[in-house]
Amino acid sequence: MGADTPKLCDTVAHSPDPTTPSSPRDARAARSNDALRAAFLALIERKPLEQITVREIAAEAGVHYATFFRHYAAKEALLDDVAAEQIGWLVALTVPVLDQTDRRTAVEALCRYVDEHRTLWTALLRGGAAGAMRDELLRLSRNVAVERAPAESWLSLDLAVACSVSLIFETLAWWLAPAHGPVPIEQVAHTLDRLLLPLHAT
Amino acid sequence: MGADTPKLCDTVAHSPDPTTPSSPRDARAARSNDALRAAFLALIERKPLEQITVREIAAEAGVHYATFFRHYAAKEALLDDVAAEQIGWLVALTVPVLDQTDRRTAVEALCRYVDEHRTLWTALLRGGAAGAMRDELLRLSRNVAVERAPAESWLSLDLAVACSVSLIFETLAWWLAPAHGPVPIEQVAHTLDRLLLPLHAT
Amino acid sequence: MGADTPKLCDTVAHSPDPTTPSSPRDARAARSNDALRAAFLALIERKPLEQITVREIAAEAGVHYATFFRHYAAKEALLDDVAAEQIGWLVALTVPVLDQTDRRTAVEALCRYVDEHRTLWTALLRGGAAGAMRDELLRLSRNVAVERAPAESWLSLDLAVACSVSLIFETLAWWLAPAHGPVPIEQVAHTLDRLLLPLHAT
Amino acid sequence: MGADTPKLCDTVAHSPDPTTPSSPRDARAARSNDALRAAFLALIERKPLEQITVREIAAEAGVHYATFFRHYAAKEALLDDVAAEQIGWLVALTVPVLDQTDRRTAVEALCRYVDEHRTLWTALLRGGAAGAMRDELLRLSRNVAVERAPAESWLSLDLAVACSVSLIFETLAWWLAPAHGPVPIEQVAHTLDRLLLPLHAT
DNA sequence: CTCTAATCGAGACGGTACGTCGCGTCTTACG
DNA sequence: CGTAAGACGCGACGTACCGTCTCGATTAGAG
Repeated sequence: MGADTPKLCDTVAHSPDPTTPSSPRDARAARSNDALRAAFLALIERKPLEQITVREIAAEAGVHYATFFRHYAAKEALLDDVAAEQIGWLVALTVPVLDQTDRRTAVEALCRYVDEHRTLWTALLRGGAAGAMRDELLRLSRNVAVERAPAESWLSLDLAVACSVSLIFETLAWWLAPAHGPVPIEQVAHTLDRLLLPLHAT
Repeated sequence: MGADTPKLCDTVAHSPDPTTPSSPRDARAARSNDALRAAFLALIERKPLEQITVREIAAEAGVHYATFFRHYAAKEALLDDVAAEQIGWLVALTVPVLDQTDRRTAVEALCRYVDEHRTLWTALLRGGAAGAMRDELLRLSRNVAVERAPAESWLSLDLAVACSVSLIFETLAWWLAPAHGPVPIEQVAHTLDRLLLPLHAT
Repeated sequence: MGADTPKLCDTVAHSPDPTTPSSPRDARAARSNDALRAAFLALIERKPLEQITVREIAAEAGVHYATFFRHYAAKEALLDDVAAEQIGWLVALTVPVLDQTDRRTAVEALCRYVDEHRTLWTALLRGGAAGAMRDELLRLSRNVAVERAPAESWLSLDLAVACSVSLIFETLAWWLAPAHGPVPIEQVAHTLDRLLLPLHAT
Repeated sequence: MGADTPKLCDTVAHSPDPTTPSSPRDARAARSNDALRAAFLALIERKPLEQITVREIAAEAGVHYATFFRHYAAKEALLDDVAAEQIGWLVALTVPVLDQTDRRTAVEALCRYVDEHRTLWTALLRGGAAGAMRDELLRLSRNVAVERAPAESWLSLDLAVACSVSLIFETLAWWLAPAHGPVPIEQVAHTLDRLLLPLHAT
């Protein structure tokens, strides 16, 4: 995802309150919006993001093509809207992982969070938006990482963040794959913790 | 990248000989082909793959639009053609990394290889084709990994391959970034070796 | 203008009284209506009819878009409403011109009438609605002409009406043009009378 | 037709040779162009210009929608292309009418010309493009009139041109109407000559 | 040193998706 | 009831890029 692509919400401290309905004026608007988001999630499980057309989303949502643009400027914006809050949470949970102290606990919290929204995250990480999600995750993590005082490390900060995000991403994506039997959270957390180990060694 | 996307060369044992001239028929054809490849590499350094149009490539190559299709079925095929050989080599060098024995040596060989084709790999890993390259690298590595007797490990093979490829990919991409001063090969190899450590621990 | 285009009022004997308030129910309605008419007149002086959008009219009138449709089915209907009365009068004054007797007097009356509503007629004849006005004038004139006993003439009635209307229309439009200095009514009447001469010769 | 509308060819002395095919490169292009012109003429006989959509023209021509724009920038441009040459001729024949000498001969020539292209002119003058044609005819006539030394007249030049064009237009349109039996050229010429009489009187 | 066939430039074409605009209808809530 | 506010279905708009396709013109490499 290039520099000129619409970005996911820039704030990690995004209001998690369920009071996001800034303007619940018209019931129809809400219905259309819901339909679009549902349609998008349904499609993203089936094909990569760039192969999904706005027309498909609109058709799947039972909504007129032009109506899509009354809600989102592009399908990337819809992805943002769908994923922004979740991503914000995930990044907030991901950052402490970079710290040495209590990494295991942070990792477990992260896994538990993903598990609680398993369906959505399966769509996001294993569907066609995976690439965009990885990029976005990396971008937000980097933002956060530079703000926090980067602990002295044997690794460049940039590389450390990139590797952390990649390992987390790959592990979660693997976890959410239906190919193997269900893996308990504790095991995933353990695995991830172990994978991240060398990143924080002195 | 989905299942219906054109693939890079499917063989790892792809002939690495410099005798790739599949059709050395006409000198004109060879000239056009070279121009197209050069133009593509020039463009991919500047913008993401999906923003590059066939018309742009042709214009940059000083070649007529339709001529492009006399050489490649799509721009992805051109990417394949440009990257296939390199990718084949890289995978061949990447696979032994999965083995326990002599990982450090393998890692160094890998780094040295990339360093010897620094310009090309910079374009491939940091340009607009990065996503496609990562996917392709992963795919080929997986193919190879399942063929080789997978050493018993505390990690799922799938996850191990995914993490290895990701770490290698991120490290190389970071290495090729112009943001920081030149990093000597030995240091990169050391870093990579250390990052890969937990993947092969008992 | 085709057969399926909204028509100006079909009656020439349209009540010319200033008591057009078809629905003097609500004071607000009247205010909206006035605002719409004024806005329309203001716009038609500036650009052709087909380039004026309902949204523009509503905005210019300081009225909500949907409100427009509570008053008029389309912008053509508004044109009708604005022009119908005037057109009715004009046609009523135009018809006697077709007669041989006392044409000069009729022509003068016609000119005087237009002069008395100079601003409005300038908008109607020289603004973007000119084409529609010409068509409508012709249509109504023809209706009237066939009803009146058509005096025997060397000209086909259809052609005579068309030419009369055209000459009147062109002369008035020229008269109302700001390009040349003010022309006295008598001179215009004289010109028009002379132009119409051959239409009524034996 | 406003000031920002595509104009018909500005030259009256437009090359009347049948060698208009400036670039007969591709036979397909010529075929598409012919189909578009024919489709346009077919449609313009049935409905007003502004009700004809580009999509209709393309469909009628059996040509893809986008192909239309490879030939014309808008449907008005197609009208231009269809009518430009004819209009050029007509104006060239119309201008001498403004002269006093030999007006009758000029009028006859004009009528004969229209008669020779009766089908086309019927479409142009009585179809949906009538308004545009009138405007264009007027515009070109005015251009020509100001260039020629305007004979001293009791009429403003502007008004004289407007009235001449209107009378010619209405007469031709009436002549081409199927409502009445065929009228011989001589009679039309005579009528027109007589109608134009007062315009050139001293 | 031809001559024949591959390759090229030029560009029209059908096709699909894009994003915009204006229309007229509708819902909702207010006064 | 009339209004403001605005979402919605509809459908035309004009654009962009795709990949296919005729056309000659040229030019390389085989005879």
